[in-house]
Amino acid sequence: MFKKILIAEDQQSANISLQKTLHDLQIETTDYVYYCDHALSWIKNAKRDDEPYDLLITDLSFEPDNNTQVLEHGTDLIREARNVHPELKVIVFSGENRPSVIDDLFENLNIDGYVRKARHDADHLKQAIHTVYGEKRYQPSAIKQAIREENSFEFTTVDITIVSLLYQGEMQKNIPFILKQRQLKPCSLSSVEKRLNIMKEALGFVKNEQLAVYCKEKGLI
Amino acid sequence: MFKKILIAEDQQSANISLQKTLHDLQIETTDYVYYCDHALSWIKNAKRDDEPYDLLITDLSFEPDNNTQVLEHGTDLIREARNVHPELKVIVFSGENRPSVIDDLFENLNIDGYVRKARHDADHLKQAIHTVYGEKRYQPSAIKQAIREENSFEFTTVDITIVSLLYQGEMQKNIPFILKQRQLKPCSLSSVEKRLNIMKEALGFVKNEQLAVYCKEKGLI
DNA sequence: TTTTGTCTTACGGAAAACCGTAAGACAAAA
DNA sequence: TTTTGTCTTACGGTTTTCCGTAAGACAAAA
Repeated sequence: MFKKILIAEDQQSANISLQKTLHDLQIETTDYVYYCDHALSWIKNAKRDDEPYDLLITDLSFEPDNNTQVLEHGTDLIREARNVHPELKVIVFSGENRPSVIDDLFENLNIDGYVRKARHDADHLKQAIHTVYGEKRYQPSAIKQAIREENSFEFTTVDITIVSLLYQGEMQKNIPFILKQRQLKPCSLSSVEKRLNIMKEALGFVKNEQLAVYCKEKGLI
Repeated sequence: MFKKILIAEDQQSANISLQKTLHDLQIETTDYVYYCDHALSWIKNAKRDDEPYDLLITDLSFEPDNNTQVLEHGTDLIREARNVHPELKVIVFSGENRPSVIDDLFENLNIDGYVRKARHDADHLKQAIHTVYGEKRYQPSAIKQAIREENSFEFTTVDITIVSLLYQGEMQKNIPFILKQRQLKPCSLSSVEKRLNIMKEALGFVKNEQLAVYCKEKGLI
């Protein structure tokens, strides 16, 4: 089993139960920090002293406070940690439940496991640790399903850009110019209109307001 | 100090740390349940057996699962609990950070304390329990401030209705009819336009899409 | 009751968005 | 190279929204 684990979690109560869970698993060394910057320091120092961590368990969102941080988000921490210590296993423990966001962690940050703060999270975390220790990914099947089901509609890059621009306050008729600047392909006003219609049709909406809220909630923009 | 406390929290890890925190406070009896319906049963039974709870600590959102519940939300539980046991103290322990929503709990459900799942939540919970035991409310000052600061703009009932209708897919030009049906006062098309302009102006927006997302995120609609 | 100021409504022109159709571009197949 | 089908773009008319102005309603003060 893992010998040395680092917990990065700013929420005190979550941190407490993480400690208890790892204690149950009889992990030799479990260190815990409340800030991303601290986590990175500990990882660096452990590596330097030739006693590297086996596993990092981290949250995604860290609340800003007086203690200003360089690394503001769990994803930043993961990226930097992998820089200094590529073999480090990473399990994300977060309340995030937007499939697109979670999927992104596996695809782009290559995390080893994801445990959502939810009903049986403590049990799931134990399972995740065992699974990752066995060199496998712990990716709840529900996520893959959810991506297929919920994201029944496949947003293209242009789609996301269009909705983002609307959300940023751009007028629809100006969007073609911006798309051309960014060298995105279907960029005529007609195409913008068409894409907006297709998106709304697919999701059962009639107004752009609904589309914007939907995309914001899904973490697409 | 409180003798008998009930915890209603579906998230296993949060439940674990709540138990530990109450254990630190040497509470005689702490029961914990994972569903609202169970919580209400326990409260009823305790009352019937003349051993009522002193304090309920509850989350707001409970994840639906196979185990279908009558009470789906913490607010439902609080309402029902107060019905059968009016003197019961209630502390809400949740991740909710929208001031308008939290304020609503104090105003309309008359809760005794609110502790947000955040950096020092375990410590804050202990403070909250002590404060509520002393017959005072535990309402983080930050909330009141935030309401004043963030909600720099005061939304009227009509404002909220207008944005809600847009979000529901109503065309702007049809909104006057609906406002008249609901007997809301400024209900002409001109007024709808004017209110939308005022809201956007106040919040630095130019498009309705931005306004809809803002109101959705703030929990206003 | 009259006056005054504010809020609401009505109206009309301009801008933007919507929607259908046709023309054009482009790539794959013949 | 030609053909075919699909995707993109251009265009024009209609609807909706936007925005300024003026008229009307209403309540408080004179």
